[in-house]
Amino acid sequence: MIVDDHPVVRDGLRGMFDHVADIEVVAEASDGFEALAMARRARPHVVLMDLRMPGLDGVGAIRRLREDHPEIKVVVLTTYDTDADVARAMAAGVAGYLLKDAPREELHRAVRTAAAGGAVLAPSVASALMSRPAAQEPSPRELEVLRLVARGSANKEIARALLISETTVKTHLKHVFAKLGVDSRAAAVVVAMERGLI
Amino acid sequence: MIVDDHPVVRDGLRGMFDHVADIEVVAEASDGFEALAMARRARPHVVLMDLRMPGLDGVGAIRRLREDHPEIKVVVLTTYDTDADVARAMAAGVAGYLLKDAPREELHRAVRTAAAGGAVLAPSVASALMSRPAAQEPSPRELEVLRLVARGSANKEIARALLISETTVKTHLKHVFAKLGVDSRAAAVVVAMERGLI
DNA sequence: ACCGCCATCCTCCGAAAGGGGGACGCCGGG
DNA sequence: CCCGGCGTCCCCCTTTCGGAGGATGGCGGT
Repeated sequence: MIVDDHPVVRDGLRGMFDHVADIEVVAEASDGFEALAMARRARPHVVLMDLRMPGLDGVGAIRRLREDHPEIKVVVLTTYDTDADVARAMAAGVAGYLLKDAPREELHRAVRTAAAGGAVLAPSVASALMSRPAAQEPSPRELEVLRLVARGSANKEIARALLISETTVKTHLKHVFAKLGVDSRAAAVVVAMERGLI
Repeated sequence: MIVDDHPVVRDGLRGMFDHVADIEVVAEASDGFEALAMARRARPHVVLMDLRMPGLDGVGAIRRLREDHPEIKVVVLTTYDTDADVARAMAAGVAGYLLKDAPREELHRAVRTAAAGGAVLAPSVASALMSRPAAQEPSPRELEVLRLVARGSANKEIARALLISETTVKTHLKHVFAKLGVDSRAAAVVVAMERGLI
């Protein structure tokens, strides 16, 4: 099954599996909700899923898909390989993570491997997973503060908005800086955006 | 001609024009340089071009393509509709700007319209162009300062790096703030990233 | 010749930011 | 049961920001 909100990509994927004997495209969906409905009916062995979609996004769809049909293998196929995307997808239990610049052979191989119970990772994704043993995720509260920083709020404003003291805001930010490996709010915001945290 | 670095997208596009009588895909390219070479040989009437590509990117390719072959119409087909992308593409002289979530009929119509000398804009792109009469672009020097801010540099460091005085850095930033409609470096960085300026 | 944009420089100053400590209660896992 | 992570709060201190003025020269287009 193919899940992607871009008609172009769906067509391209279907075409890539058109003349492949052992792989059949049994369904298509353009967002997460449609994916859940189609999966119930079509019972695909493998789902190729985009992450960024309107409505229910990829990660949410994967989670619910795996609750309903644990036997279905999900391979993520997306343009991005930001830390947060990868991490959330892995946590949701995917069988693979490929980037959209992958050649058709790699897609074929990935679907077969996933169907056989194996795992597939794009090289850049694999290295991203390796090279962040110390990837400290900010806590929910810290992220809340960071999001307000990204909006240009001063510490005092953040304190008012979150009903905490300005000192606490500073403490949260201090921890955020340490976890993101930066030492200024501007840099913290950049790193957070790059990692898809905000 | 189709220019996109993702094999999936190229296949999807080719498939979409497969059974269309009056449109023929005469060439494909996976980056800007290849696009220039192929255009010279294939002489397409219309080029469907992605913007984000490795090597020579879309805007650069469009500029050079229009120097060499002013008669070729270029339609941008991309996932993003950030201000900077749109503005640079328009400045480079494109005949259209579509997003990748466009249905096939819209693509057909766009290619025909472009071939006939017309212009095509995705709705969201059109509104983006309308709703920014006061969209002040920072000057090159100001962007240079802004990029260093995004890396977490202090004004003093920026001054050293750019061989200017710290007060000048502040002045540049003051102008950047005004142009981006913010009043802190963190917010400035966010806006700049969203607009694709850095 | 003029005007607007850019880049560069300046002073003054209050308000932030950021680094260094330490402290407390809560909760959940080992 | 104790420890670690979390969220909350406090102190002190130095550096940095950012806002408010204004000023100079260069360059390109009209």
